[in-house]
Amino acid sequence: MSTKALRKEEEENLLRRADDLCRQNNLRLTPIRERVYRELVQSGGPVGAYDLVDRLSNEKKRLAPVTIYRALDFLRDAGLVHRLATQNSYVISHGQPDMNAMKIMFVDAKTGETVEVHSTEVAEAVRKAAEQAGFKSVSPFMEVEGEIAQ
Amino acid sequence: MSTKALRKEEEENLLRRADDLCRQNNLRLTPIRERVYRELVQSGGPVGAYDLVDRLSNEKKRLAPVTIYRALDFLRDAGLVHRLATQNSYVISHGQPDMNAMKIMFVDAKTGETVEVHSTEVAEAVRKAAEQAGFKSVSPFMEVEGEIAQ
DNA sequence: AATCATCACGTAATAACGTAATAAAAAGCG
DNA sequence: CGCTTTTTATTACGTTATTACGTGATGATT
Repeated sequence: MSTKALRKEEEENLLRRADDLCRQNNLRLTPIRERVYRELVQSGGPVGAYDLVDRLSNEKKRLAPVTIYRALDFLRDAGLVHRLATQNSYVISHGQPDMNAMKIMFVDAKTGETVEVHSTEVAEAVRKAAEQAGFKSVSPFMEVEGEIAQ
Repeated sequence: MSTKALRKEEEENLLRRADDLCRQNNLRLTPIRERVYRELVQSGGPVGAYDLVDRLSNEKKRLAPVTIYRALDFLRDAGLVHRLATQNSYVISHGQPDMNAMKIMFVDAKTGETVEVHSTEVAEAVRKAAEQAGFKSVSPFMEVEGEIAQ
């Protein structure tokens, strides 16, 4: 089986999982939202909001930025997509929702390439630090810039 | 001694430390750069770049955004200031440069208030995760959103 | 069915954030 | 001093994100 077919399969898996997750939580994965999610899945990496505007527009119809931002907000709330604040871009979030793990997005400072890793160890250490800081809860997402080992 | 006086003293300490650090590394803490740093110190929290433009401008002279950004770039390179990507804002970085500790900026999701904590434990856990991700080095700064206790 | 509330989306305008290009001034250095 | 490098000023422009307002769809309640 080709890698392309594998990727295609992976794609469908993600879409199906997203669909299930929404169904289970009474969230509406509307056509626009699904198209945005699918585009992010297919891209395989971070994509800017205005890139999404371009990619999901055609000659007949041009989407407005706010339409994309609304879809992204929904997907972020659902935990399906993560915003890379340092890059002004958006990327799908892999992984089953493991409440005890920190989802770390490592971002290559040069290329913007990302790798997602889940770590309960980091989660635990951060929780401890948060307590010191007087924080009672922390986001399960974080973003760390670094240098990829080519 | 009043808390105000204490804060004033703390302010002067930070300024002096910044000055020393620049002197030791042959960096030039020019008037603009110092004014930007001082403004961040006095604010006691994160400030946006355009806020700084306003605060450091007066009737006679209005600074251009690019002036502020350059000063901020300098201060960030010097390790004196940290950019909060999630907030599009900038905040002074406390603390002696401990190479083995991760500098974590906890950001209150509601108010934007920040607390900085250094943790070697988090640093170690993140390094381990980075290795898994195929990253050979990571930034000593990170930003975590959360909810402040109280 | 009629009413009401909520949500999703369209459209337009604009705010907020950041950078490029160019020139002038200031600082370091032989 | 004269030369090079760094820093700053000014203007314009590019990118990212939000606000405001209207409309239609959906769904629950009476």
